[in-house]
Amino acid sequence: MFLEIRHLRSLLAIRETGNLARAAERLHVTQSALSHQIKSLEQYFEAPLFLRNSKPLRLTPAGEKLIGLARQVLPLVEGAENDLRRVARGELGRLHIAIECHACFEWLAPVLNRYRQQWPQIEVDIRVGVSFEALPALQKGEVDLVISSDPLKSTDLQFAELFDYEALLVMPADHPLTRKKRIQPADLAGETLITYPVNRQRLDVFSRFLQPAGVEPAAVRQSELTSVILLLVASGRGVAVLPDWVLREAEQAGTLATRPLGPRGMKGMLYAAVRRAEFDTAYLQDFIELARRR
Amino acid sequence: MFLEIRHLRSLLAIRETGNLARAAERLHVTQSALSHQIKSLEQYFEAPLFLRNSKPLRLTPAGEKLIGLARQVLPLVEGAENDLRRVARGELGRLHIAIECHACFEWLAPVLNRYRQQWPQIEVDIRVGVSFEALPALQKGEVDLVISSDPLKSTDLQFAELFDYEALLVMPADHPLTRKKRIQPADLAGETLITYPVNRQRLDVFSRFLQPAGVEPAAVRQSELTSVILLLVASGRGVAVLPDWVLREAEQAGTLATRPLGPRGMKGMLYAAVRRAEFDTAYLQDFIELARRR
DNA sequence: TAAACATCATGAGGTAAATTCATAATGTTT
DNA sequence: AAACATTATGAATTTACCTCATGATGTTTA
Repeated sequence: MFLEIRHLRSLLAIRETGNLARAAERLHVTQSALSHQIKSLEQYFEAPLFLRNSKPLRLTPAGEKLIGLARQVLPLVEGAENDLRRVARGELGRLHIAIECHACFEWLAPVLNRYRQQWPQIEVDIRVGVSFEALPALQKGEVDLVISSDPLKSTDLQFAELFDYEALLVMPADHPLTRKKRIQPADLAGETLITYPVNRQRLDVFSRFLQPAGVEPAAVRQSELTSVILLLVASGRGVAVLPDWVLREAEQAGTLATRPLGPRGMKGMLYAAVRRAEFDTAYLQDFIELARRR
Repeated sequence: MFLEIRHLRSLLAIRETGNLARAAERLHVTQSALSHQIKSLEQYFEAPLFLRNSKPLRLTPAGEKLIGLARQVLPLVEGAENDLRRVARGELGRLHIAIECHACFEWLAPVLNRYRQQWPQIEVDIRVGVSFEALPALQKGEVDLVISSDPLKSTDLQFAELFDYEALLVMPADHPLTRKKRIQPADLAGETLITYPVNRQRLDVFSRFLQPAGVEPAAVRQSELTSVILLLVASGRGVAVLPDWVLREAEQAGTLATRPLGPRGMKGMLYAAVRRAEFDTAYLQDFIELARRR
């Protein structure tokens, strides 16, 4: 291929002004440059593109063919360039969020609703990270932001703190364990534990609380939805471990009680991870800001 | 605008090979050239286009935007280039024919039917030259070939002889003038002359026969269609002057008689005029060949 | 019909841009 | 850590494009 967008622009200008000199003026080049350019096109295609002895300049069928191409292509190119400029200015973009923690959906959904109003041009999507590794996906460009609770050092990823949280045991308000101020691993040995349906390694209650103490609950039951887990707990089918932000409102209803896990509580920090190169874009920073305030 | 088709091709190759070096190989440039090229694009748009630390190379949303553009634009460009090459080779083209002489339609129609079978890729059209000047239209590129009976010297037009013809007086087989071997202008003074509905200057019978002798026919009647003129003549409503090729078959039916005009007959030559730059193209030459043989 | 004008074409020369070459830098795998 | 794979960089070179000056051609005008 030989044809360049520059050629299409020149041809269109010639066609529309009907005059080499005026077309040249419009393109901010000399008439000579245009003449040379057309000549090289005609030599390459071995076909004349316009009729010299007519006023205004007329195109040959071959020239008209290229004009047709120009009319198709130039608007596309211009549109894409404008989009890209907006991408650069952070006005246009994609925010595909991967969440590693199931419960994050509870605070993320309302945050995203507010975010969408501020940034209607940003294509927002959430992927709950069950079947894939979120951080590698971020590096590969499959997603644009990961909500994670364990930051790692990386040259190409940047982690921003969002807020700290505490995982609490939640149980019916009249549960015997409410008599204790803090829960020990052994306390759960006789309980039915309700969890999200993910691998045990990814559940802090196992990896950070029960497994180190070598305790296994009496039974484990799984549910996908946070609201269903809370219902099951309220109706006495078991206990669960959930982050405090989920429980704040649920506790106020009075039917559920919460207690910290272990002597110092099972605390953690949530982070937003993004690719370092994109960290400074306005629409990402704004999401992080909104997420912090929840 | 800055983006060129070359850039789109590079991006697509990078995207499809997932590797700068392989993309460079495919594009027949060095890996360094591609790296520089991408860098300049990224500087221009002030946005990264692909993620360096991923294998295979992945594009950023901005890069994907450009890939989308490339996928739209490159096939269009390639298609147009191929079409143009075919135009240059004369496989593809346009043959809009203007005819100055009304009667030419009679032989042109069957010629074009044959022509269309040989050149299905050529867009064929006929314009009967009543409301416009055919040769200027040819120069302006509005039409591609003109059938004309008077060639003129021109730097940008080329005339090719088609065949000679003779204009004959046609009348009913039992008309009194059939007693004469040749017709003189004065012979028509008492006749109703049937002509095509065009300006008298463009009718040879006036410009070359009656007007030089200062003769005016008893009446003039006009009809658009050759077949209607012949019917009118056959039913005794008048006489007409038509080229021999029209009359060859009509005469054989026996109801019409023809006679030459003037002492040496009113003879002429038909030409095909085309733009000099296009004269040598195969599809035009082939039309001329077919027209000569009729 | 020549002169003035308008317009496109051409060739030489300069400039900027794109490419190559050689090698550094970086990240990945063993 | 060493070997490897891959991209980035800087300098040199080549190429492509543009401008300038002017020629050529066709068209109006006096």
